[in-house]
Amino acid sequence: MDAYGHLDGMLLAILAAEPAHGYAIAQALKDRSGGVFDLPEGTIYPALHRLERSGLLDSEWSTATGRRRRVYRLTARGRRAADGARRDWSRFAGAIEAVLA
Amino acid sequence: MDAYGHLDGMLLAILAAEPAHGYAIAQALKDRSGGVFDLPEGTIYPALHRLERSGLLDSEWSTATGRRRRVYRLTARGRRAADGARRDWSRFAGAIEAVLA
DNA sequence: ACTTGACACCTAGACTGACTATGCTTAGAG
DNA sequence: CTCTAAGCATAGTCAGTCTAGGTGTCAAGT
Repeated sequence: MDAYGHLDGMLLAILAAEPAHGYAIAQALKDRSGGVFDLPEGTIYPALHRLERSGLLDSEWSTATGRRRRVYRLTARGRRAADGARRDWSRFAGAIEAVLA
Repeated sequence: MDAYGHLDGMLLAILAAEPAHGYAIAQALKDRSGGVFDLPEGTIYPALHRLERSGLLDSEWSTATGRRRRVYRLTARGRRAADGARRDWSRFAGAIEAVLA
């Protein structure tokens, strides 16, 4: 099961709760989805970079326990995009369900 | 809004109701989805061909009003796949909603 | 007559996002 | 001292969708 087309929205939603680093985001995605979205790092890191490049996230390094982590947080635009993603999802899911019904 | 990853399931669902030809399927998709899935023919015809090649559909020409139409119907495997697609969707939608919540 | 728009099919190629595979480092457990 | 989990990264592949173009019929309007 892949997250095609909805990954960005989910990343934004997770970061809307609180800032987090990539690995933790991946785990949150897996936990919250009940194991459905157990996405490889090669999926999530590039997505985070893309979101940062497009100004929805920003990040900084934190060397917590001797381990370096890049912690991401939503920008103002990112917060708006997170809301937009929720709306887009509703519309999308409603449409699909209307067809499948 | 594109249907990435869910087009096959929707096509199968539409044909689960009754056999139909490509153009009618495209319209059903648009109507049922409230205009959300107004997909170009270059999307839907190749998808139908793919589903037929993989044995989920079969088809035959019908020359109704002087217009030639290729009418598609579900095979037995296609019917099972349609049910599977519904289950996959539930799982997928549930997972996404759990993350977005 | 002619034009427009809906009906009806088709395909090659570009695009794009997710995935595969791989590589690197540090910390802790056995 | 080896193995697993934590943690980041990127180059390249793949598949599904879309873009853009093509063919032809039929009905209605001008």
